[in-house]
Amino acid sequence: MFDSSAPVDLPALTHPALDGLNPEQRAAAAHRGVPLLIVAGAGTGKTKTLAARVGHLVAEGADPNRILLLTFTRRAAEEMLSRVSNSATNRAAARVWSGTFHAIANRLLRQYGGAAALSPSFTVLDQADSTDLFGIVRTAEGFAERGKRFPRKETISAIYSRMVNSQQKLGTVLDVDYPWCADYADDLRTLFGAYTATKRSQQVLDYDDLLLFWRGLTVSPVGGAMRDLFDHILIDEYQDTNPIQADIIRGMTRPFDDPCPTEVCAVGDDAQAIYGFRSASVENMWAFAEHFPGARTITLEENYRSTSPILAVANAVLAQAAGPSFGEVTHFAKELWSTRTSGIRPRLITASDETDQSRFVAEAVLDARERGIDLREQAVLFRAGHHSDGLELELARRDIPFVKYGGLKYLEAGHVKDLLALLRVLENPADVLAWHRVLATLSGVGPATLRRLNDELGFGNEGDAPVDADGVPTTRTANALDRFLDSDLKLPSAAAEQTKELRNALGACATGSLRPAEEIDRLKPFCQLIFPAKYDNPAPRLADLDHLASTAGAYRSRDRFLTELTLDPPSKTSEQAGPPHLDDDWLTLSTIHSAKGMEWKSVHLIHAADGNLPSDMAIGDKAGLAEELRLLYVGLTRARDELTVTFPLRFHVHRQGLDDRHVYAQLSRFLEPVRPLFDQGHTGAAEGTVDLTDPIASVGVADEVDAMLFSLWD
DNA sequence: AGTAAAAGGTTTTTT
DNA sequence: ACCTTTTACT
Repeated sequence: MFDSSAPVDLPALTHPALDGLNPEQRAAAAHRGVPLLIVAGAGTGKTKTLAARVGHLVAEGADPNRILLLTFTRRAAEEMLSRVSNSATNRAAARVWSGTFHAIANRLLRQYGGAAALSPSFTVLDQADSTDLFGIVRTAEGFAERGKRFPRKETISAIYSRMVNSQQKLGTVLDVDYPWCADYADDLRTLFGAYTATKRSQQVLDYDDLLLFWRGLTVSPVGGAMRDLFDHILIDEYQDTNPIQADIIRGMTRPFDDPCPTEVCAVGDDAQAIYGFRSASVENMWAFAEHFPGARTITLEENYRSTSPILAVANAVLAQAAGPSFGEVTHFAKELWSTRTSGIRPRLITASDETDQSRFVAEAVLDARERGIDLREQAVLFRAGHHSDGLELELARRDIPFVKYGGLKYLEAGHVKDLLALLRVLENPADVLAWHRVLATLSGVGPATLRRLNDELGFGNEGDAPVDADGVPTTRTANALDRFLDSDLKLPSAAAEQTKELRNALGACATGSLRPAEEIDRLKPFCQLIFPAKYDNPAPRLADLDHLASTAGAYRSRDRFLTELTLDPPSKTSEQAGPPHLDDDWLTLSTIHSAKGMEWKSVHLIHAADGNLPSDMAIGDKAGLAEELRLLYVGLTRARDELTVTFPLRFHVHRQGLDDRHVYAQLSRFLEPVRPLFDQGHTGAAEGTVDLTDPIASVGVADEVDAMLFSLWD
């Protein structure tokens, strides 16, 4: 550890790119030389500072092509760069390499992946694809009749990903996080092996592979070339990076004793670390000075966002972290303060039940609007995606427009995946996963037929797929589309009409003369044919396809469209009433996770009941509880002027339909000690609370990655 | 043998 | 709402 309270010299820096920054922000933006860690509390102008730093670098003559800006979402990168271009350095910002770790990995691997025997045309599996692949592999391996229920494919995928990202042994992950699956350790080992083999033979990478291969390449013969790409690396939300990402940063950095070292600047707030479930590790931030010797730290503590009554609540909540119930929560002591001393006190509202809560929030939202706070300046935040279900109904009833972030996205809906599978088959006829999805939707096609078709299309499992010198799969699988169109395939007679339509549509699209949006239109009749049999509510699902076509309208090439969609999926949930027009006013509904980095004038935090926040799934261990505490902190600090926290005394556990049980709840344990800082009230019937460096051979990287993976489950 | 329909279960948060 | 297993039907 290092001393974060070391005095920081703050030279009187003047430069147009630094206008409007306070002394600490200015020092951070203008700092040169040794690695820099900016500890930036909530609302302390982190985005502004990072943007100013990029602007200042460019203004001082840095080549924007040689700056790498890693952010948590692409939206964050865009916002930052747009702020740069508003200042003196206008256009240069567009040439900065910016994006998420995964998107940058995708870009670098297409260029340097040859050193890992990776074809430049590899495809990326998103979370859902990877889960589907586990499903396919599982049936192929034939796990059944085991007395107990075999874990769901989502669970298998989650176990795998946790194991890889945290770099822990399978046994450890099972013991700690998935004790109810411990009986299946051997079967899981088999599955993981088959899963990896399938990915490799198909030239396909999952999200985790993108990071693993990037890291692998940094220690391969092309590592030096990759380290030479950038003079500056800036990383946002450093507290939410995982160990592999930390390795990547180190691997991409020319050390400080190099004649021309890479300048590293990481920004983060350990009080806002909320992605532990994804194996993010705050320790990256805590160990920054060990990973980057000589590092300097600058702390930003002046909050420009919230009024002090709101900050008082947030600080008091976070202060509980010192108590005995938690593990270590934060290392970097900071106390946010604000000059916005006036302002109304936050409200804490007890609602008698969920319906009451929804009604109250809807009215509070309308009331705020009457006081001049537009809907777009308000947000409703909650722990889990389904916590807004009731409220959504209430809002719809009152014609209050809203957009929901987080929760289930429309890309994850079955019917959208159906259509994307069709596009993927066209784009890459060797994409077995997409073929599976397409063929399985035909009536009369079950597991057995699927297996037969799989072989007949050339995806048989004898030996590895033949590859050419560049590692590209050769003819045998590449012409699966031709084989399908040639109609010498025997398909069930029940699917005769569907098959005919499918052949026509794919044939028309395969000519390559259509744009992505037109292809979607051409494929729609086929969907009309299969949706009624597959889904209970085909009409709205078909309507979604038009929505997708309009999204695709922005793209000229199918390839670009598909890649963008997997690496940077739209975060909005499909909205029933159609997307609001840009000039309309709408309310934001969001999970706290998805609200990270954002702010609103008025924030309504709902379902602040114990069991929901903290989630009763996280109550087991100290680390989990600490993360829930930080999550509440993140939620509270999104508010600028007004904060309303509500919780229902009674809510339904609508896990499974049958018994419509309701459960009595208490206020979140994190808020109970802080009650006096709120103006308290209750709705209708509620009264009080109820008790209750050696270069390795070129193919080595893939082998190395595989060997590492195997070591985790052997 | 193989598919479809019906019954029985289901641990948040997301790049 | 969706997935897995079981049962019934062709």
